[in-house]
Amino acid sequence: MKILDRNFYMRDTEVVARALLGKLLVHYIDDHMLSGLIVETEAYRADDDPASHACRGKITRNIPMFGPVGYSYVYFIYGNHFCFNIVAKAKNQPAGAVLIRALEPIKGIEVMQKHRNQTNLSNLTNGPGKLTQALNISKEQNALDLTTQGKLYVVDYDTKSHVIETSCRVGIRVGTEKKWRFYCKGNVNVSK
DNA sequence: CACCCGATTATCT
DNA sequence: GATAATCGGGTGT
Repeated sequence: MKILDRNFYMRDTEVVARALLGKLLVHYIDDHMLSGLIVETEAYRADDDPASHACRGKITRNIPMFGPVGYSYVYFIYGNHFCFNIVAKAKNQPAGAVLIRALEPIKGIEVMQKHRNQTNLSNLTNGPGKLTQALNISKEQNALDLTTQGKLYVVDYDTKSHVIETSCRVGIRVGTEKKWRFYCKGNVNVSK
């Protein structure tokens, strides 16, 4: 299994969002490996995307979106939850990131159940706020390089093939017409 | 199952 | 003062 390199993320954001489906997100907590298959993503671009945090330029929060690809972008939302993104954009783009919206739990399931206070496997990582809670990802994991062998990275994980479905992004008020949400058809961990 | 709403804080108007 | 890339618990059908 190979860690995804910088070049993987250096393509149009929506292309990377699609390509991340079926890859494995890994986070080590106290020697426990927590991992999940990425089964749902959304692309957020730069000033051409009104729904993106980057659409009105650089501010303190979104600095990672304007930085090098392959880094994490974690932000706090609704006063309750963290959302985990991976910076991805073509070379000529100023900003962009892929929101990881759902995982299929693979390793460290008991630890994830503890973090979530929830035993139902299909309710562990089936949403952007749920998966960060399950993998214990918060502000401390913001702006980390995911292309090196640290505690947080993404690896190629060639298992069963999947059919990719496309739809409009959810939970936004503007830019709703762009079909930049991607998910593995039929997977029970895809958010509703 | 469907809707409705409160939590709780960074950011925007 | 309002809103947000969300979630879980409540009520009603």
